[in-house]
Amino acid sequence: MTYEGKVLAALADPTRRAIFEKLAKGRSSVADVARSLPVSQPAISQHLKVLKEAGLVSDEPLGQRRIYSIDPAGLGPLRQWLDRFWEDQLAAFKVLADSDEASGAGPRKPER
Amino acid sequence: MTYEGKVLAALADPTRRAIFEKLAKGRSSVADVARSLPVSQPAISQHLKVLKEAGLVSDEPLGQRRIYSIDPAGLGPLRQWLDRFWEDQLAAFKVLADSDEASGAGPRKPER
DNA sequence: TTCCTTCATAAGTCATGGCTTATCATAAGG
DNA sequence: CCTTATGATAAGCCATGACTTATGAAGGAA
Repeated sequence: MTYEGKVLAALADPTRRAIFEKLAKGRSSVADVARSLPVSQPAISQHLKVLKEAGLVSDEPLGQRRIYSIDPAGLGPLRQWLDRFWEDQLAAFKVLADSDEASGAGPRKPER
Repeated sequence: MTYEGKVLAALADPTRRAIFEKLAKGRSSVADVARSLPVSQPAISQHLKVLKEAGLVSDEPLGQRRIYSIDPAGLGPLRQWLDRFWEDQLAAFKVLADSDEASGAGPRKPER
């Protein structure tokens, strides 16, 4: 699977996003994460495994605990993938906007 | 569900990403998309529905066909969500890097 | 009208994945 | 040693979702 695919699949789950957001506020142990969410400790471990394989978190042993923290570089692939469309679409949009300017219409999208 | 949640869930599926990427290269009909992918036309329609509800595509009738195109603004929520972590982590990283500089060490996380 | 094409929806199948409880390994403390 | 705390894994349950085929609606073309 592609890098961005792994990252997207990992972040698509709400519980995993909650874990990720908590770790973004500060590194913490598995039990600490489990205490802050309404799921069991094994569920947390499973989610952390997915996040780790996606390159979004890293872990480090500390005594009998294991401290997990965010790997900010893990968001890189997703960001790059996003930027592709961003640039493509902005370029295409600009062409439309320029042609619309001649007709007096502003670059506006119709609301649903 | 949150906006970024919808977008992430929509883009997490490989087939939907393929559809999205194809539409990014140019607007096209449902049958046209179906011809370019190894799934049936109903499957494509179902995926397009999800993408549309996530705000990632828009459609417009053209005779008996329906032309789908990308809505570039749909990526906004995901991008904003991403930027939050990006900034947070870069800021935290910078603080560590600065404090470590005084001690001559490289940008590394403190132990314990 | 009668085709023919395009597309959406309904209904059903099947695999995936998120969760649980149970269990085991490891590390610290008595 | 034994106990406690922590976390990873196994096994099973069950809901979700990605697909299929079948069908119907809607818009040209004959």
